[in-house]
Amino acid sequence: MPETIEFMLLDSSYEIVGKEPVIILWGITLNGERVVLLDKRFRPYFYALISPSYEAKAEYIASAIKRLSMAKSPIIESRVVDKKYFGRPRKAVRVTTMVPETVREYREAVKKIEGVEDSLEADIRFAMRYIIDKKLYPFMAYRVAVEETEHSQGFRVSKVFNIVGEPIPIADITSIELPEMRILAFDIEVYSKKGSPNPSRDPVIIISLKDSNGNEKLLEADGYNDRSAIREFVDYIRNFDPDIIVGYNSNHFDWPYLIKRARRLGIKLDVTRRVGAEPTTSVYGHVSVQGRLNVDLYDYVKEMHEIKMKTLEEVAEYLGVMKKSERVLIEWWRIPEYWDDKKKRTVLRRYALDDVRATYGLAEKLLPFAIQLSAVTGVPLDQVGAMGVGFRLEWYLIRAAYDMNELVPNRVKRYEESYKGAVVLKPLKGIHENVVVLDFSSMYPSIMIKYNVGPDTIVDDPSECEKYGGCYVAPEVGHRFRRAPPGFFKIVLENLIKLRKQVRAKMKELSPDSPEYRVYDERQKALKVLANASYGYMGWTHARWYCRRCAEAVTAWGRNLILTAIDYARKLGLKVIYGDTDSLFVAYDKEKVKKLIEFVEKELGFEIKIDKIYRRVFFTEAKKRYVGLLEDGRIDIVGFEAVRGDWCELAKEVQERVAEIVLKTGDVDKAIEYIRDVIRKLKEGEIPITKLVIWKTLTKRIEEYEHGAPHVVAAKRMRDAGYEVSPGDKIGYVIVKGRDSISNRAYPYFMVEPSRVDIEYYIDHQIVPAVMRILSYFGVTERQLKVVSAGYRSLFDFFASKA
DNA sequence: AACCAGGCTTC
DNA sequence: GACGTGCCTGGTT
Repeated sequence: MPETIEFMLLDSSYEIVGKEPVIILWGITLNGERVVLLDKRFRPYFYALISPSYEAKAEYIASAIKRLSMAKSPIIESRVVDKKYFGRPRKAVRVTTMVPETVREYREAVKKIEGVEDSLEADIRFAMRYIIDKKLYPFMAYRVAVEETEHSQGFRVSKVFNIVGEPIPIADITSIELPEMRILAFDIEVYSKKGSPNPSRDPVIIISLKDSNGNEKLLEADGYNDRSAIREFVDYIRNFDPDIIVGYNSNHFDWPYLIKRARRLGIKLDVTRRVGAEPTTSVYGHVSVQGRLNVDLYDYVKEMHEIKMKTLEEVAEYLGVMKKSERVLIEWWRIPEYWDDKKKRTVLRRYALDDVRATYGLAEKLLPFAIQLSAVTGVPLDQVGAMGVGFRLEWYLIRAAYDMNELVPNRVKRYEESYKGAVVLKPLKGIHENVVVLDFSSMYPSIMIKYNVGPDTIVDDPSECEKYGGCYVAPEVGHRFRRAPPGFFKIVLENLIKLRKQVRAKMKELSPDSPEYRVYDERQKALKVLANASYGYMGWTHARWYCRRCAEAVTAWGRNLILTAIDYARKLGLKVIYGDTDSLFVAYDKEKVKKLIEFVEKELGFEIKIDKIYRRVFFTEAKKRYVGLLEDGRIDIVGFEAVRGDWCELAKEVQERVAEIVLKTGDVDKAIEYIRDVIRKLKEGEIPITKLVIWKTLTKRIEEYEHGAPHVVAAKRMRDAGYEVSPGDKIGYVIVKGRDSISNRAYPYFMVEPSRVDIEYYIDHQIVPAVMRILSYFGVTERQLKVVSAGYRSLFDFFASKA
């Protein structure tokens, strides 16, 4: 019997039943039931674009296409339709068939027919095609006529329905009470004495879990046998039945490891909502757990440029989830030691628990944004994080194109063609006091809108400009864009901005601590991210709407803009310290800065605003590297070794400390003294070898390397010693004493006696370069660091004496 | 000195 | 599973 249900969409997939495709929508009804909705009526299709000169023969071409029909997947329909392509009216044939996989075959055959310029939209995956065409978005609620089926059909949900009507949206995301979702965070610890863990050898010793019901659990291996732990993991998921599973780097570590480990042990990783389906690595490198949304939080952290160190503990600290000082920390290569010693196991347990708590905490911080990103782009939550920014925008554009009756261009192979980018000023080196950082808001999108930039608005023949009421001409490069009518990107961008304004207007009516406010805030951020991706997208060779000249024009206008602003700033008498792309560092003179902002807004027609103020900021001669002291006393390190993972712990620690001493106290002597003390300790063997290990990832097989970089040589040594080494493994090495090249003196850290370590190497190639990056500016020489002698007084005195 | 290749998260 | 890039290092020529 037909009935009507209201549900929130989680995900879509499809299966072939008999010979027919069935769309599967995974959802939660508004009263909290997990359901599957099947649509057996939808069919895959694509378009054959007719060459302009063959438009009169369109019907004939449609029948020719129909004759290609194969029995295994017949062509159900071949119909001439009016579409647009890059803004121009075009005729196309819409070709509908039965089996999604055969679309690819038909695409090739159709392309060969005379009068067919190209096959289009044949590579849009069937499950996505359905939600695009039906205008369905994840985390939105719909009402639809359905019929309940009698059997579960192997779906682990409370009810399975056949869709018989058309889903219609029932409400805006925040105006109704959406069902609550069950969330599970998990993390695994692996026992690996020999470099990177290897699933065919190393057991999973702890699986830590935390769920949205407040349960926390540690599943432990029985000694070195992880069979029961993995089985209990499967049981936990099946019992708790999460809608969302989160982890940290889980798409690239935890899940692949568990999948391989389970296979090795002959255990079925039966954790999905589809009987018989196990988790698999799928598009965009995400791990698909059918019926559940598997989210790797690291995907979102990666994109947060303000966070330099992306380790779980650093990120948790930065986001206020968990303080490093209040949790257990164990260097991961020491995990075996904590497992082998039963007394230390308690500490390891606590570490595993802290990790999963931190992961769950991150989910609370990051999921609201991820959910909005999914809701705005229409891409299911498990994929949207794993895909790059370019793909997210592209799915948004595909939906926009569908609404505008525009055909989606194909992704085509192109050769890389680079173009000139942004302006980066050479910094004024040294310490500057009271510096304001000004940022253009959404500089590139603003340029694209203002000058109507896009692949469909670019004008090749200058004489055509008059047809469009003139053209905007980009400086330096001379590319022309019609003034009117607005193109695809301008329409999409203006719409994104309009939507964002609406969201922000709604926020003004709400209390900042209401849940709705949070939802809107994340939504406006998602809209902003998409707008900001539009320029980079046009310059991306794999983009469907690729337009190199467009990207080139945008950066040319950008350079022009910032250079004009700098010019004006200097005319005002403002000291310009540094500038990069859309940001300007100037000595903070309130009145003059106000005038500069007014000039940019009134005369240039762009928005610029104060981003931050540094009490002190230090530059070397290098671009994109600086250390700043913020007004609240925090130190901002950008670009330096201290924030890179491929330097030894000691070098990073020392550089950070030196930066802090110099900025906070200005006392170079103190910094020198500190370094000398570190060098002394190093020479006297007081520094543990673990602080000297340099970690680098092997990105390909050892044989594929042309030159033996140190980590490659170390990896080779590991392999020779019988350890399995494969791409993706992190190699930890130290340099030992000797006359040979550095590479040839690189050994896996665990194969080296501390006495063999080449202390001189660490002084000359790690500590000294790291600190000299900062101290050479103050006239400090390498020798001063290594030799005991009288130092300077304060560096402020030092400059005073120079002046 | 000029150039190239490789890295930049997770246990 | 990658919008772009820059910048550094170690190694080779």
